[in-house]
Amino acid sequence: MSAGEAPYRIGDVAQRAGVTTRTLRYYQELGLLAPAGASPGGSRRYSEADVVRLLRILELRNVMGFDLDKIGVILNAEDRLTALRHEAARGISTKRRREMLDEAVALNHQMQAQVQERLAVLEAFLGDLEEKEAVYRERVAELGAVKAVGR
Amino acid sequence: MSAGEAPYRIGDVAQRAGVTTRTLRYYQELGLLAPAGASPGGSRRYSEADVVRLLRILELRNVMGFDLDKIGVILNAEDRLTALRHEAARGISTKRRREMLDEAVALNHQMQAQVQERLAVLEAFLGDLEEKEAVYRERVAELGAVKAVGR
DNA sequence: GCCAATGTTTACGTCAACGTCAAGTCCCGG
DNA sequence: CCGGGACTTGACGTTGACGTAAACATTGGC
Repeated sequence: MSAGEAPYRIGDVAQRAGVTTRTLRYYQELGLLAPAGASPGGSRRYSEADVVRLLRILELRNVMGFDLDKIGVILNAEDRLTALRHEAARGISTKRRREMLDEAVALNHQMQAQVQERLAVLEAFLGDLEEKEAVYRERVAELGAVKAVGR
Repeated sequence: MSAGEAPYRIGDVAQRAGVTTRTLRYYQELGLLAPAGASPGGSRRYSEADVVRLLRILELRNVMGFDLDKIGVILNAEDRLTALRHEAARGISTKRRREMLDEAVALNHQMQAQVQERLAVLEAFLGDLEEKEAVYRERVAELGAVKAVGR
């Protein structure tokens, strides 16, 4: 793992991600994001991977509108999958491995479906907006015509 | 306006939209959705247009994640535009009309940009999901291979 | 005209996701 | 080694979007 580097202070991480330090502490409290390390005195020190994880959380929150509990479930599932691949996963049967993978695939499909649905609705919404814009432009044109006549 | 028909009771509207009656009263309190009419005794009676408006509100809330204040701003702008087109808009100068239309177009563009951004992020997200799915499937295949060897 | 279902207003409760002190501790450039 | 800024752990406050309960009024089918 290239010697657990965790150089970033909470304030810097917060600023980079566009949130406050309170948010980071809150996410830690919920078990969503624990800093990879600490300073000698006990201050939080975040790794690059932590930052990536944070951005992931914010993406799920902002783009998908998931609540933090659901985000926790998703991240936990992925974490277990990652752990499964690396060391310390010897005592796990092939059957159990398959179960976990199947579970992950199911969750993945569920999310894909939700994203697809959202995409469809958003595209329809965009269509509405464009239609309305056209109407507005036409009305502006009418105004111009009237003005031209009135001149 | 084809004789203001407002036949729907609050409970029916709520059920159709998948919300509670409390939500409808709350939206009225915020000035988002006032029923088109009332029964002799004072019960709310909603029109078909009201239902459409409600669905619009819910779409903006669920799909775009806007808060109810912002939704109010959007709906108000549209309402003023609609009013502008119909009767009782005589005392409004061409200049003012043009201003309002320009404002509406600006708001429209703003929202289009937001939707575009959301679409882009969602598509990227979907790509990630598909990629992960492929990885999962590969790992399942590896498991199968191991199992075949182990047999 | 009755009465169960549905509606009305008023008001307090709740829950997530933080915001905001307070009172102390840590970090690090000069 | 020292001082101002950043960080720590509590703890309580806030805000949006409703939920819920009480006490009473309306509605509409029989």
